Amino acid sequence: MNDIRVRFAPSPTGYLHVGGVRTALFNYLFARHNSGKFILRIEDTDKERSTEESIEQIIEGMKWVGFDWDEGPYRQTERQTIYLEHVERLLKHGKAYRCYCTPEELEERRKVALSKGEKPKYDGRCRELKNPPPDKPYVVRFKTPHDGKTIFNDILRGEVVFDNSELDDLIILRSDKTPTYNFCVVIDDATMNITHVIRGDDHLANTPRQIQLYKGLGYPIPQFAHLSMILGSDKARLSKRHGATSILAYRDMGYLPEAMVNYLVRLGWSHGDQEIFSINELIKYFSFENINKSAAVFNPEKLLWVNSHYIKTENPLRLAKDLRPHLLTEKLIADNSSVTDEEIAKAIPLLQERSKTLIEMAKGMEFYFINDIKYDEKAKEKFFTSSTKPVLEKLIDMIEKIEDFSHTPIEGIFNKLVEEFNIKLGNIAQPVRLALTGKTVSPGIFEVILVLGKEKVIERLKASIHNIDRK
RNA sequence: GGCCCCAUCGUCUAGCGGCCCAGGACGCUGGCCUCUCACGCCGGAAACACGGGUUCGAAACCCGUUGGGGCCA
Repeated sequence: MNDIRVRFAPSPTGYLHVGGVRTALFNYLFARHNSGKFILRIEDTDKERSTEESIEQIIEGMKWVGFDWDEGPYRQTERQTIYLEHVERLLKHGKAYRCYCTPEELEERRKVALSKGEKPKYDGRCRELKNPPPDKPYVVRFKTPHDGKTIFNDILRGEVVFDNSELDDLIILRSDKTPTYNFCVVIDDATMNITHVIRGDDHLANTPRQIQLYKGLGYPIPQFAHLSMILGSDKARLSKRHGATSILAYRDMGYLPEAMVNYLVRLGWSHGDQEIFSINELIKYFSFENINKSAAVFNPEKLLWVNSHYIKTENPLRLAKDLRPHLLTEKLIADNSSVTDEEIAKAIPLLQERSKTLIEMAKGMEFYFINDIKYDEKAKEKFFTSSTKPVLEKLIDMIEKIEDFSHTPIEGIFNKLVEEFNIKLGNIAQPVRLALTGKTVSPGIFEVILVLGKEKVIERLKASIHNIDRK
């Protein structure tokens, strides 16, 4: 069973869509689960809409989510001669023919058919043409059988039956000598020995005509598995108006790749009640039997929860690497050389429990990177008062004298102050928090003190007293 | 419009004929914890689209209806 070969074949007409990533994921998991090969193929036959930039984005996205491919990326534009050879072969064997009907004529006949309430399909009038006109432009059509049924066994949906009378003679080569989509897909999958075509539901209706092509060409027909689509909150196909759909946009919004993968896999696939899966677990457990046939609505709240889970559980040094670009965009570090991963990682544990995205984490770490603390105005009024001044002064005094600058002794100091001034811990923690971070919201105050270090803490506490004096 | 696919809480799902007056997760919500914000913990509301069959028994099987999605132009 080691000859399983699957592929992910996006067209480079835009960014890599989350729906595409999910399709890629299922292909990837199936390949890895079965020790098969996962192939990346760029379907750039549509030269008008395909861009190099898009190809780069797709590759960047695939690398980010970690779907390493075994072959490719192949490009259709590099395979033109293969397609043309196949067109010739079909022509030679009488399985395809030249059609000289002009687009205008076809459009006219379409309208007539529609007005009569008939199906607007090609009538096949060039199919048995005896005397082809010499200099007229033509397209090449594949001779599709008109009677009988095309039946295939979809791995997910079971037996799917199409009446061949629904099919018309598919154009495989345009008048400008470019091959068409359905034709290229079949040639590619056949010549790349793809054994399982795992793709979106939107290709289900293309499958019978593709099967006819396989048959006409004499290639073995692969297994098909059609995945349901991802929908937006209004149950319409997920698109830009539902929010971000580019996988790299999620990276830039502070999501972790493992969170994206974990969220996406649960859109349609399950393993009992388990919600969190490592990639190795996914590979181990993956099976088509546990894939849901119905379409799934993309739910950003749940994605956020999955992301927060991974932020809580990943190790700080790993997070530091992914956090760095966000620290740069938040302008908390000047450049990549100004601070090491280890230094970043030191402050990360304080934010892991309270950040749902890396952007939130970066923002929450501002006090750690910025020395010029700007106090929240409202909080300043409330907490920097004449009555807190003596408490802060005493705190400075005690911290200066401390020998063991660690959690327990520091907490001990606060407890002493609580007793001595007969106040609640909150009455002292909040002014200190404001002095050290400029905000009323921050990680635990003892953790903040520890991560800043004795020197900075004293410095900031003294600055806060000056601020009180200036009032 | 024709053809194809799909249908369990708001959302993602478990369920593969009796364990289900339906379980988990997100979200929502009541409480606890608490130096702020979070985390965490305990509890709650919330679904088998509808109608027919099949069966001793149906969320599960079959048919239809409705609804949603896709493809073809």
